[in-house]
Amino acid sequence: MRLLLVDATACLFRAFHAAPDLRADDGSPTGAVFVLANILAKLRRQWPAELIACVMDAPGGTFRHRMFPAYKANRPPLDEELRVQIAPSAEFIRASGCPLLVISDVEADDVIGTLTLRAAKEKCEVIIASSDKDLMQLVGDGVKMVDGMQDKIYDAEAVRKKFGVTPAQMADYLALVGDSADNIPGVKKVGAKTAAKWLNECGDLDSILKQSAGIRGVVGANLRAAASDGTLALSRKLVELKTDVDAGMEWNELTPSPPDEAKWRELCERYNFRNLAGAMREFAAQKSAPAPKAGGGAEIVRDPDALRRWTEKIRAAGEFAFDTETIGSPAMAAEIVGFSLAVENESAYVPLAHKEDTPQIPRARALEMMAPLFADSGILKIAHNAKYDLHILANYGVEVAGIVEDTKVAAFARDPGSPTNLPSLCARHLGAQKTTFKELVDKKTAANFAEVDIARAAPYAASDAECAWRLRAVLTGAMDARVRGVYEELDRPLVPVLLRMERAGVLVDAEELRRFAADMRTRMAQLQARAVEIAGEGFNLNSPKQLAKMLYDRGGAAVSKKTATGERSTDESALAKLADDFPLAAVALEHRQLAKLTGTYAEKLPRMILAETGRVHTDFSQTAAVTGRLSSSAPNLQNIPIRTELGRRIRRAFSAPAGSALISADYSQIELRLMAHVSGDAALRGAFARGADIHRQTAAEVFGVAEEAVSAEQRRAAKAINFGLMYGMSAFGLARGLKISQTQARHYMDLYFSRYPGVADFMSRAARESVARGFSETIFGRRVPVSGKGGGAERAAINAPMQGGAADLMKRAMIRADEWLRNSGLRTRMLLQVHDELILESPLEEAEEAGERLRELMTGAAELSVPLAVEVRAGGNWDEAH
DNA sequence: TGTCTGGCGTAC
DNA sequence: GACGTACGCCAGACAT
Repeated sequence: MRLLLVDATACLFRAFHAAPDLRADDGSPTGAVFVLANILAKLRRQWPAELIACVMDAPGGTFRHRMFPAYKANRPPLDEELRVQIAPSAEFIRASGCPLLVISDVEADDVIGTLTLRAAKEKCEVIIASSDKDLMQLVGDGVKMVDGMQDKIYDAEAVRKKFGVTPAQMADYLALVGDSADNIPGVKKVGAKTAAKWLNECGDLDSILKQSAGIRGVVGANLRAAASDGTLALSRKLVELKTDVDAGMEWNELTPSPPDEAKWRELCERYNFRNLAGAMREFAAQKSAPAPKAGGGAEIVRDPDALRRWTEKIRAAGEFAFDTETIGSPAMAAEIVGFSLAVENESAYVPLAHKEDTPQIPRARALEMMAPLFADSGILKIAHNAKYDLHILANYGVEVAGIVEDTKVAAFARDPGSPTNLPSLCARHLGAQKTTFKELVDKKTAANFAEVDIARAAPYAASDAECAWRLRAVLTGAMDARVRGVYEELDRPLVPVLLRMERAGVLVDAEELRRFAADMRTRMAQLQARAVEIAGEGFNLNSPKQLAKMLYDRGGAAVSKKTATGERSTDESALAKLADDFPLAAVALEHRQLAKLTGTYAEKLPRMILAETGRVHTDFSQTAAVTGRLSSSAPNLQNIPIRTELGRRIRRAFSAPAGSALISADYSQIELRLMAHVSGDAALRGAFARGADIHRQTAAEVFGVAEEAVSAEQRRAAKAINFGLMYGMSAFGLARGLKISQTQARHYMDLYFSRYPGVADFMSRAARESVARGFSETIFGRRVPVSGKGGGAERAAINAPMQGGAADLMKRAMIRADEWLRNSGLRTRMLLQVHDELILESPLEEAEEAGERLRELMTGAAELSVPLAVEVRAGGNWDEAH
């Protein structure tokens, strides 16, 4: 039996501050109501419960105000925009079928306290949804608290971790610390640290008071004063929950009813909500059985016969979830220690190489038994972050065919702004709390997974596979049709493509980079010595703080710019301004560039070469950039220098092996073309249709001259405008970029928008609509969250359709290119993607054909209202090819 | 010794 | 405050 208690007042308050600016037709605000309704739907999905109560504060004062007239006196009056949303919220709660309790003279906290105690007596599990820390005192056996917004689950241990005291000590803790928002006085100068320390030493408030004579210093005096004048006793009484509230309700009245669909629709209509129908369907579909703890009943598979039973079970089911446990890194060099399997509600862990003297199936034998299942395209595989597990299997020659559902990638397609790690998704969608990897493997207990006892490893590992299984149903089950398209047609099929690219790796000339690094180190040493000479004392040129001291304090340079925290900036633009007058600034500038190139690239890349392949293998992530772009790490191969000559020496080290060439294929002006497409602006579309130099064309339009008459300066300005457009640039930004006055920049922008009115329209529309509904959408249907309201949110909303749309387009091209390469019999391989560029490695005799075919494939990736153009080049290294 | 934050700089 | 999306280096503060 489970009771779900929702502190609707606290949730509404939180919802209000996170809500998009939604309005009913009469202009009244409704964003918080919308968010609250969604929180409620989510809570009920996460915590299926037989009993539910939503509790709201009643209007008017409470017994606490009688006890202490100044109670909550510091609170600013309730925001009118929030106040008018209370009644509609109550209507939605009632329509959803949740019992709603509003009891006067007490707070929602007291009602929740009363019901919690009652439930605990009857051995009923309680989930409290609130963000109010006062309620932490209720947490304990069978009582958990969740934060509706943050997806954090608090049990007794979590409370201890956060506050340093047990839930039973929370009331004493709150009394000592006080609360300025509620105007609870507490003890002066006693904060979280001191209160926790005292309570840990003494146990409770009474014992602290008994020993208060021995507490020295101002805090001791403050404590004794608060004890003798009664403020401490008052504080304690105010924070204590009243647990004998007459709720006027029988236990069985807390059973949720089916939602009142007609009422719900009417409310959605009245408040202009279009996307709440799904939430209601969830209410209707509530199942009441709480989920069993994941991994708890996992079988430990120790012999081939037991594994055989599992392979048969999987064949019968036609699908299974799996997860590998490994030691070592990176993925391509990691070794498998065991793997887990899940089908329906059953799970198993198969230990292979734990350092333990108990029976384990030999690694080769177990993988041999599993290989036919992985190779069978008729069997669906499910994994969380599948690319990693596919690497591990590939390390042992196990190939995987058919569809691999990836719960990380699916979660990202649905909600790119939220965490996609397994524990977060479990908490959020399954209401299950998982042991973290760190709790299992940490210095004290086990150095790596192979040293973890199989008995402890099994439930953990199996729960990963089990969660992946269950998440797959939740995540892919109720997917919006457009989002499903993005997941099934782009993100999911891209996983094996990225796997192959990562495994191919890229050849990097380590010797060349080492020579370069050595030269740079010599030069850097000279610069460092020169800097010390100028400054007249030793200091570290690498330290912005020390450099600022030498430059501004000792050197007397004028400060042109401050950092985010108010420090005097020493960034490139600040140093450049000083370089002519202050030799130290010039020295620092050069040193910076060399330090960057050396530390980040020239010395790093050779160390990243994998011994087994002699090549560098990056890790592409599909779930890191909210816009749907890929990211690259360990090492990041998407930010290899190109701008400066010195930087290009790094790029030159990326080479093709003898007999092959690198092919680089670049989408030309992809984001600007997408801007032309989505905005429908006739002039911009026309410019691309003519195939002209787009910046020259823009300059001609903006400055009203013939194309041939455009000056270099005019073209540069137009290029900066085109570039800034996609980022929702301001006149300030353009002025800074072009080093012109803000007035002049404003003038250019006005001219631009008068020549391209469709673009201006699109930008204001995209900003307004996306901010209102909370997300932008790409032409492929990918949703990109837009959070908050300010200018930053608007700019992100403008940028997302272009950046995200370009990412979608490139993904489609990559999937098709991979398919073509695998079917063509060519030995050409795709190695890297840098947002609008693909890098292939191709045997010389194939290179020309491959490049041409690649161009066709990329230009044909989508039918837009403007043509797509791709520049293809080949060369012995990346610099030549680009 | 490890972890986190700030400042900075590379890419598209 | 002012131009979007990333990753990662080094210094320095702080906890262990």
